[in-house]
Amino acid sequence: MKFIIVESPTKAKTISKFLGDDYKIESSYGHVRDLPERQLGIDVDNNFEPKYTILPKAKKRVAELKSAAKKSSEVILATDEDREGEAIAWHLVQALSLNTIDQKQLTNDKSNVKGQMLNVKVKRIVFHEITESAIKEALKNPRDIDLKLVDAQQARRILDRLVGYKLSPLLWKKVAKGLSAGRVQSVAVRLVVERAKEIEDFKPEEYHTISAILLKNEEFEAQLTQIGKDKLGKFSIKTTAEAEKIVADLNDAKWHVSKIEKKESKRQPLPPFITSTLQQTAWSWFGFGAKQTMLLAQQLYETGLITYMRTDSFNLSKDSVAAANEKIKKDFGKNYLSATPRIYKTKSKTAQEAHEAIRPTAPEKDPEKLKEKLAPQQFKLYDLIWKRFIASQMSSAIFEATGIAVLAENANNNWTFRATGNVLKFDGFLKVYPQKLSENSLPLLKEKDALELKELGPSQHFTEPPAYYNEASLIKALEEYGIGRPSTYAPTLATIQTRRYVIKDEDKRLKPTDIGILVNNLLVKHFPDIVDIKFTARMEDSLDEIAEGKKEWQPVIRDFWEPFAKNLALKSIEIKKEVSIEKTALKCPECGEEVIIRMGRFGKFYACSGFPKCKYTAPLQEQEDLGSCSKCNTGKVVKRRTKKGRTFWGCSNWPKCDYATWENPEKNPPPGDSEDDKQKEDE
DNA sequence: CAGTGAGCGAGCTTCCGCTTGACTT
Repeated sequence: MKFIIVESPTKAKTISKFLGDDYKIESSYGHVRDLPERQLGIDVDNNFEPKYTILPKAKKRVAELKSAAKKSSEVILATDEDREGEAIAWHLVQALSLNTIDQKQLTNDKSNVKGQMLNVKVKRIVFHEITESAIKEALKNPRDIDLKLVDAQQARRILDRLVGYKLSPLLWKKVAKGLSAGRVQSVAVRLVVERAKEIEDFKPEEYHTISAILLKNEEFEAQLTQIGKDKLGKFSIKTTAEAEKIVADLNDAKWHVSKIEKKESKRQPLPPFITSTLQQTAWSWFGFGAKQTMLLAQQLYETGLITYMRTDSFNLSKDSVAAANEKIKKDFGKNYLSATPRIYKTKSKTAQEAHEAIRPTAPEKDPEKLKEKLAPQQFKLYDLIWKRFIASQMSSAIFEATGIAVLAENANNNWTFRATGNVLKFDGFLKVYPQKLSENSLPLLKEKDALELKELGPSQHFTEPPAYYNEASLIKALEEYGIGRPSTYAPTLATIQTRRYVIKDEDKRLKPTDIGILVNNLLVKHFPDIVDIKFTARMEDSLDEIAEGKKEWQPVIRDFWEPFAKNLALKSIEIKKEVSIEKTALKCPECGEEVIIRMGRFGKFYACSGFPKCKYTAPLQEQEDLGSCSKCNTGKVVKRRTKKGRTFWGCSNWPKCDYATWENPEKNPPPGDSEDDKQKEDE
């Protein structure tokens, strides 16, 4: 019996179907060992020796895997083909006390091996598509664990631990307890804070445009682009007076078509989904939050309908492309199939490409046929994934773009106006995957045609500030900077909100809180390198050098640690405790002393200046009254939050009255996409 | 199912990245 270990139980199930009874396949459920949760776990004075422990959650699993390994002739580690997967394989060797072929692999870890070593053969295999042929091929080509890649992962892990577990306690000391900082979350907060500042500082700029409605058989609109020989830029017309003068100058002009240009333009389909683009599109199509999208995708994955949902790769298996081709030919005809298979490449340098893109496992399964079997939201997501994948292999859409130049002339000057038309000639992939397109047709015209002016109007515009981030656009930004991974986008968004650095407003825009701004300013001022947007990119370069064997991991960590530790010591003295205190005109209702505003873990709040004698506190914002408390009748129901950040509703008389509920007392809560929605499956 | 601050100094918080379950309070 040969024993294969993969990371995901669904993957294990799928693979079992391809292999005979000679193989037993189990999953590790991700990482099985890690640094301890309640201590640093890194001996910085002893060459950064890490102290790994079996994850509490994984104890039972490790015992089961170990006993299965004992009964096997061979253990085959088939974790994902990326940095984390390689590390999981290596940790499994340690945790299961496997005696590897290459004994050196064990000497690398000193924390290891109390018990007896298992004398079974250990192999490492990799595959990045889950098809019978790919797995059988992988089994024919086993290799050893790549210790250089494992070291790159260790460096990543240790650096993140040092940053997180050193900066967070500094914040507890200097700002408020319970706060946190980290390589990923702190940059996410920084982006939100800086965007808000940009919006606040934004100065709108005035500009004007002049458009003409012209007639020849049909009406169409053209925009002024040139006066005499001077081409206009966006800000060429700055004031209403200037715009009005131009309109007046055009008074007795004669209008005609001076030039017509026709061009065929093609539009290519978008690539199939990866985690980030799925999260973004599910947000813009359906308003699903990142967390909700991932939960639904997980359900589809477990049902076997889609491939793995945490991926940064656009790769598609040959089988799936062939199946898509069949489906396209059958449903839409040959014309709709791309002449050559479309191959999409990853732009991102940090992509690890362990999996395929997110696609339906069986493209022949029409979403419509599954509609009854799926919950409504599952259906929506499957339908979206299916359409995006099928479209990715279809032919381009073809447009005919027409550019018309119109000349207005009088005795004094001439003016050029332009109109563009865009007409769909062949829909191609748009038949399946609709996209917002500006389609507008123009009347049939010839050069030199005289035109009748119906209307000539100046319009005033102002430049707009950039938009606040929402979950989807923040994930997009993080991905572009290479910060975070597919498995962490949604949790990171949750963390910065649980910490109350960032809140979602009623339009789901992300805005920084007082605490978020304060912590960000502190980090930017005192630890600029670490919250630098390029920090992760530089780290990745070093990790690559470790993975390529050009550097050892310890010196890389040392180069980071030494200046960081020095700065940390300096700043723990230099930074004064941040307790912003503001005066108010209010008097304390309990003792009559003055009420002041203090800064706490949850932001600003009212407190009695007589503290500690008087312990009166009150929230800064008036709490929304959501009806009377049904238990004590005197209190009001107010929205509150648990320590973990989940919303609940309690009585304002607490702690005198202990009424509390998870149910939203607001009349018609928007269905589905609340962040606290636990997504009960409606069967 | 729960809030903030000071200081006595108990006992606690915290990172990123892999994976899914337990809880229906």
